[in-house]
Amino acid sequence: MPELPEVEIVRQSLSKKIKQKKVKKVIVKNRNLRFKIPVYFENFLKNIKITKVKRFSKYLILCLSNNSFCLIHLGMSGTIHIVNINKRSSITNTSFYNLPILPKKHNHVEIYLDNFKVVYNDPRRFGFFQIIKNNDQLKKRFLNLGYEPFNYKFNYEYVYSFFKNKKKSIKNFLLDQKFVCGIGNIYASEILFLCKINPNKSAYLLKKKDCKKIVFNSKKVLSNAIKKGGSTIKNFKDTDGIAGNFQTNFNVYQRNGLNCKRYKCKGIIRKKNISNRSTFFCNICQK
DNA sequence: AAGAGGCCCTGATAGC
DNA sequence: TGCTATCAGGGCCTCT
Repeated sequence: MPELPEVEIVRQSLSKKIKQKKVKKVIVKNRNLRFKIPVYFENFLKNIKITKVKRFSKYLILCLSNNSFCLIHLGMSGTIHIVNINKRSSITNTSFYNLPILPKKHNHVEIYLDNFKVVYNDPRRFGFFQIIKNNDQLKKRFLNLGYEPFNYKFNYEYVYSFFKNKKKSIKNFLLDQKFVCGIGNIYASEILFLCKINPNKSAYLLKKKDCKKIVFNSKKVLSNAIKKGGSTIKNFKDTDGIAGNFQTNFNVYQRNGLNCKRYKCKGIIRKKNISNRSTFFCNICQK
């Protein structure tokens, strides 16, 4: 589910709820996420204030009042829910549509604040929580990540020089977080469609004008997705349970066998595995 | 060094 | 109905 735009939507809705709130209590029901949640986790967060909610790439960063941080990554299937606790201490959802949005299974972490709790749900457990002690450690943690697509340093000069002598496919580079961070498997296909570049093309073959397109369309696809509230393959929702609607805008993702949406293009969208990730592209207009 | 592939894990869906 | 196989948004690690 979560690529940079979805994580940004979660950040925005989470921030409204938990900014400047003090953690009352933390319950970890399952420590076995992507990385094991350390035993000190609950006590570390208790009585601490969450000053701000930031994001870098696909990582949520809870900024804490003692100048430390709590990193959250949603992995493939992680979701965050705000659950109200009323005075009788029974539980209600804040879902706008009043749907039973909090699943019964796989609620691994609960952070209590005021009269509600933040619940982390993750069936596949590829997500994680990490305590980062200070700003230096945070910088270190992200050291092997490339620029975010919105960074002005993610420009065609950077891309063009990065691709010199690299035989790896352009699709794989868009997924390579060391090259650019925040793009995932859905938006990688969408970006290359807009660029009219075949996902299988070796990076070193790309011209400067191709690199310009990649830069431009990466920014464009991700910022559009944020504007539309995130995409959804399988029920992407923000923390109020409101579904994103970017999926109706997909040009290629999961459209294999259908007609290319590009004006006057007679192509058919194909699906192909590139490094074990499904990749979608038009067989005619993406060269 | 670059790049491919395996692996962590559960659930939904398709096919028999 | 119930089985098995395949696939899913990510990222880290190992091997060549």
